[in-house]
Amino acid sequence: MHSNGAEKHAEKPNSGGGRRRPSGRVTLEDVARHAQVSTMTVSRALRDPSLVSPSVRERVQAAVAQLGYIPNRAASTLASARSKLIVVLVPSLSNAVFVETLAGVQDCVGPSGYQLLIGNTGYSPERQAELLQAYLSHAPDGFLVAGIDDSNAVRRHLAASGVPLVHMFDLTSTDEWSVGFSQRRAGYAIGKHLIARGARRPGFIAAQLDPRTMQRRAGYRRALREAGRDPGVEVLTKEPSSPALGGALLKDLLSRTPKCDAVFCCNDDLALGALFECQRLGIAVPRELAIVGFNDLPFAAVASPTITTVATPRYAVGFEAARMLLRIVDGEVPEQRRIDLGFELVVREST
Amino acid sequence: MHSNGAEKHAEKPNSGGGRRRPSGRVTLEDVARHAQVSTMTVSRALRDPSLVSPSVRERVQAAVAQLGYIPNRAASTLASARSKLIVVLVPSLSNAVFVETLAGVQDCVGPSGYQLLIGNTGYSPERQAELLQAYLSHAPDGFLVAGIDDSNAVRRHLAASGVPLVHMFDLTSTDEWSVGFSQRRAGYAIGKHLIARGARRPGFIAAQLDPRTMQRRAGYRRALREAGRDPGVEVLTKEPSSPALGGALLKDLLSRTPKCDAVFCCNDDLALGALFECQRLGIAVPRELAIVGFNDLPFAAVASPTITTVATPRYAVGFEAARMLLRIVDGEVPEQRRIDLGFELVVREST
DNA sequence: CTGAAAGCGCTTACAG
DNA sequence: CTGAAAGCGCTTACAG
Repeated sequence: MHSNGAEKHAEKPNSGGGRRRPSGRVTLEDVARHAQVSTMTVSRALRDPSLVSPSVRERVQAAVAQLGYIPNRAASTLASARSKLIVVLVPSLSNAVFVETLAGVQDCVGPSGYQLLIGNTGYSPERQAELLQAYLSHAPDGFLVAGIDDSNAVRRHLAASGVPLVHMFDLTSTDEWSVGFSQRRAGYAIGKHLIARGARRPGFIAAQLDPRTMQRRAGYRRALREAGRDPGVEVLTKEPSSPALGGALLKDLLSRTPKCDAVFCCNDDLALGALFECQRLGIAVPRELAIVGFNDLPFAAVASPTITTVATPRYAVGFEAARMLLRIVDGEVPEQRRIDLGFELVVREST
Repeated sequence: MHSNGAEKHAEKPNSGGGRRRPSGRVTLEDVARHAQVSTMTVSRALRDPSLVSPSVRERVQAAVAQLGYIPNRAASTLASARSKLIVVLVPSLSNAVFVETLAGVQDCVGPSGYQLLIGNTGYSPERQAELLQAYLSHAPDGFLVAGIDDSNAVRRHLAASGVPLVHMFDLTSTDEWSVGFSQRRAGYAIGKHLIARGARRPGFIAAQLDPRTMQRRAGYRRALREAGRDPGVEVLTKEPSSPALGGALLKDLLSRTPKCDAVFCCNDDLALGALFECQRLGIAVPRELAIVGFNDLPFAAVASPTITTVATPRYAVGFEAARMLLRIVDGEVPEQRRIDLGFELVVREST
């Protein structure tokens, strides 16, 4: 058998004789010629086989297989004004939370043939705005964004482009689409829990200080306030989270308030580091110090002691947000503009 | 000021009167009319400003800003046969190793304006083949793939497409491009280390069992063999890695060989779970049992005890592989076909 | 069920 | 430094 290239040249008489720009690719036209039908018919047979007769269908499929035809998305995007591309913006990929969210998105859109363009904003609103802008050139069918952007300029741009957008994690006002849960209530639940467990001097450590973290903190503080406690000592830093940082922040916290008997770590990575630091310092958890994390990452359930935390529906957030977006893209109008997926306080040995 | 849409309609006299397919988008033509030049000139001014006169440059920039012009990548891809898209295939995103590799790739290609299409193969060669095939329709300028695919059918497809591919992590034969390090030698280094530390009955636990894991194992076994030891007890499972699994595998290992005094966990997640399991079982690490992990994930340096492991150059693998690919795309021919970035055994408290 | 024409929004290849 | 023509490989909108 000849190579495809040779075969093609033999069959394509360089029609017209004008200046061509041969790409070397097998095109719809090659398939059409091979199957003895028009390009339109091949296009139909490929997009929706029920649109053509069985015999044509077979011939086209055979030609596609034999020539090794691969459709050119750029061409179909240009002609149809539909890219089958969905842009997903997340603040970080090192954070397992967003990776699972992406998995949810992927699992939802995969079957429909959509592909994902993943952007990492690095928790920066400016970067988020830049990325939204940049990705517009791909003519995506929709945007899925974790973390609200405050820039109105970008919003106007997006609105003008007409590309729909669904927010993930943040529950927005009802004039926008969003899927998430209440960070504030989750923080509140943790505060209540610590108090119920008898914590007298709870502390709070947090990193990154993104809006979601600050909402958790607000809920947590409200719980303390309602119980008649003051906010207690807090150690905050804008640095990115890591187990190492968790250990450092805990040490800092203890140096400021040695009688601290409980600590809410704004996420599980910090909690893991705090736990190891306690082991190193010989502090008994939870007897001397209770530890709470956030997210319920895989290690939380098997640490020693196991870590009390809040299980967040991150996979579901991605899946449901994608489902909502797909419906909007298809012209439907979802019943709810905001979907609250809730959360679950998982009480374990560390409190 | 009018909306862009209104302005556009006023300026565009629907030339020809033929059937148009108005997309509502601002196009190069709109910018050209606004700046009083041809579309070609606008195209040049945008791609390489030095190609046009200063005054034209300014007018074009002003028009772009005023109309909010966003180039259509589908159109430029189709016309230029260059997509500025690079496909990256990784086995998993839940594995921090590959996320850091992606970060390296991103940091390398970002400045050149390339965008990434990220595919998750889930450690499946079949899925990898499917994805390579599927992504070909985006006419990517290059492929970056972690994990070798054995399917020849796909290789032929790729070769026929002419899209260059660089392997990451696996150092391939010299007729292909690759950037990575020797998993085998890394495993060997661990074996030697455990023996040097006086381990008498070392065990091995592993999950996923991807090719890289098996190469580490092979190197590890060679070290034992050279020291005159038998391979010792091994507990292997195809399940995906997790800290929970690490604990379970360790228990399994100890039940089979209670006198085991060291364990090589094929990655840090497993090692973390094993460490916690030891704490739970009251086994002193390293006195009663030495633990070695692999990858040097962030928690390894702060665990209690800190975990001995092998630091892998995953970020650099992504960065250098991307750099190699970019050069190939630009028609250059890198001096080396395979780049070995090495690894580092990091000895800590757990051994 | 099938097809000829026109167009999507850019860039290449020429020409001046 | 600038531009008119043609083309990239598909799909839309008609027509039969």
